[in-house]
Amino acid sequence: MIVMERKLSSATRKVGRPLSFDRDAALERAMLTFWRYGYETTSIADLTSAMGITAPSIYAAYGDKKALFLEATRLYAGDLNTHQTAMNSAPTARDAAYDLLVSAATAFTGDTTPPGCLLASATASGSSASADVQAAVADIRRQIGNCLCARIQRDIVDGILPADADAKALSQMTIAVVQGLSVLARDGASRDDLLNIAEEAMKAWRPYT
Amino acid sequence: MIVMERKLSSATRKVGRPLSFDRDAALERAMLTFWRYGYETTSIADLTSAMGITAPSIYAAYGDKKALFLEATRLYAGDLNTHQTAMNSAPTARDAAYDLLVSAATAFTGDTTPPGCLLASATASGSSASADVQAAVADIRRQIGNCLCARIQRDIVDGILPADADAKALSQMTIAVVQGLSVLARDGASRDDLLNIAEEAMKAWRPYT
DNA sequence: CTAATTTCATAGTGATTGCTATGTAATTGT
DNA sequence: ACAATTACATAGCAATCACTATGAAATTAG
Repeated sequence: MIVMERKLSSATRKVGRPLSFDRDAALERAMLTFWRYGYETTSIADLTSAMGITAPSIYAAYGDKKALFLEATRLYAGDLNTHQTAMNSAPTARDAAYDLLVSAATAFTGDTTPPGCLLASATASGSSASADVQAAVADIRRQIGNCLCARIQRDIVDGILPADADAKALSQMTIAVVQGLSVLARDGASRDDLLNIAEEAMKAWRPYT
Repeated sequence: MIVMERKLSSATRKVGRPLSFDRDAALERAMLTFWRYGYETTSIADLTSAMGITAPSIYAAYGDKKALFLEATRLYAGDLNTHQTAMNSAPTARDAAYDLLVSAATAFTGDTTPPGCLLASATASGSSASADVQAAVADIRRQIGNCLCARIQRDIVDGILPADADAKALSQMTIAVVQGLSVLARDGASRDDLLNIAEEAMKAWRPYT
């Protein structure tokens, strides 16, 4: 008799030896390791020591290195809808951009996390063997930029921003500053440095205030 | 009798079998390879095929992988004095920043070179084994930023910029945009996209014009 | 209890990493 | 011609890479 395969979540698994580690906590350790050292330049040995589990456990629980990284990336970036609603619930596109810059400056200089942005640094370069991973991360960056671009376009339609405002350039400029904040954070810039840079970048919005 | 060791340039070398390849041309090939694939994620095998010479030739001519990369980085970045005089000979700090952004947007989207900036991407992340290389590249970034910062400070002293202008934040913001342009270029943005972003970023200088 | 299932730790796999030992080829100095 | 010097190509070094085969351990179902 053919039985439908049932995908069981780890919480409802009933038979067999139970997992000896916290899957989510180990994933967070992996994320922090990729965040600090990058995707290709983090070895499985780095991950086993950071996650506290052996290589076969990693492969059984997450697939392979690529799948683990992509899952860690999802944990880092969060749901796209969250960003979308955050930007759409801001009073103006300008406020949304400011919030993005401030939260980036803050997140990139956390004292319990590596400096900079995982999405900006972990796959900034890599061999052609990881071109798909680089493209996946680039897509997340693009989606966030498109969110901001759409928000700006809405403000143009609503008359909050002038009709000749360049939504694409304005959103991309903001994203560019975010990426740059990551580089500066990795180079040792302080949170105040980054916040001052954000303030300076927001002056580009002055004609629209 | 003790004889002083004489460092001979490749042009004045007289004895022994001559080099069978163009050292400078091979270095440029190495630079382009590091530019595209990054420092740690470029293998010696990648370099031998790109440079057209065997591994022992690389090690004899350039030292090791680290020394080759640093030499390629020097070839890419050029002399710091060149940047310094360029910024100091610009009419204003604002012009210097604009020139920097435009030349970055252009250089990051060359059709005979990899997209983006070698200094921004090649060591954006890496294992702790290459921490010194990452620091060396970060230093070059810092020096260019300091050049611009000094140029801004000069304009403040000269009264071209107001006394309350934040030279550090303004220069760092500009550098951040340059780094961001590299990321966007790597993500496939066109030269026009990047130039529009540069225009948008320059609006932050509007109160100073 | 036994059988079935799942995870565990140990110990590897072949491939690739950066790098080099070795002997030969090509040039200059005498 | 011959020694000295330098670069060449071949081949291979130990270490690490991502990944896995294997069998024992831990759990549930019946």
